[in-house]
Amino acid sequence: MTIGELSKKTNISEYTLRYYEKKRLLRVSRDRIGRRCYAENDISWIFFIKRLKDTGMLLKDIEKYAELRYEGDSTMPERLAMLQEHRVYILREQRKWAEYLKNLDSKISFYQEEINK
Amino acid sequence: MTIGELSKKTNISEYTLRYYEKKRLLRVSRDRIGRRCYAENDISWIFFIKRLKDTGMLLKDIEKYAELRYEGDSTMPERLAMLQEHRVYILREQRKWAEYLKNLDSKISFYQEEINK
DNA sequence: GTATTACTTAGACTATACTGTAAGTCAATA
DNA sequence: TATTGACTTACAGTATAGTCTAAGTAATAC
Repeated sequence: MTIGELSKKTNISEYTLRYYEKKRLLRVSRDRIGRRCYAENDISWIFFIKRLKDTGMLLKDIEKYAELRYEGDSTMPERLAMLQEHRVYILREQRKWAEYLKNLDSKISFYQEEINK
Repeated sequence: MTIGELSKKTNISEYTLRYYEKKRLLRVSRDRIGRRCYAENDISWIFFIKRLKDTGMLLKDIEKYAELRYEGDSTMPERLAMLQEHRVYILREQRKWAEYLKNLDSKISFYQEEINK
């Protein structure tokens, strides 16, 4: 699969795919004339990267995860530990959002009362 | 209150306070020799800005809110509308985090099974 | 055989949100 | 009076995460 095809399938720009490669999130083999060729399972890997990123993991931490992943199955315990740590982060985020929603709702109520006075 | 005092009370650096002022989030009066002097209620305003920022509102949107706020009570309906819109955003974020937690949990389960095989 | 398209690289540019520096002012204190 | 410390300004620098450009190559399409 070429970079253009992968870009369409994942909805991630070619620029970004190359950028991720430079940042070592992605390891890509080349064809005979030096063009990137991606494997099918790179798609799910990229979606996984996307999820980690969207849930606030920094690229440099994703890079660490990627390095372990490319090292093979022996690094599973380490990867598991990283995910468990990230899980704690997500739980904290959830609590944060719940609290802010409560806050915002009381602000909204206040405004509504003020306006209807 | 001087900028140094406000900085300590809000735990926001003087740099940032000046930056917020330049970005029109904050309007500050000056003393006789040109130094910033803040009012007591600037503290709660800053904490509110902090909350909006922490919940993903961009400074340029917070600036819009600030402008309305400094315009006076007549802009309450507009501010309310902004907060209600932001509420929808927060609800969407909450759903996102819940979904990602579910995803992550199944990934974690998978790893745990693999490791214990 | 040339035009088009898809690719390559390095490196410059962008946006957001700060963060820090340099040079100078002012008022209170030793 | 001289120094200290908190303040002022404009502007440069940083980090993160892209986003784009310029110059060039290779394979295919007409």
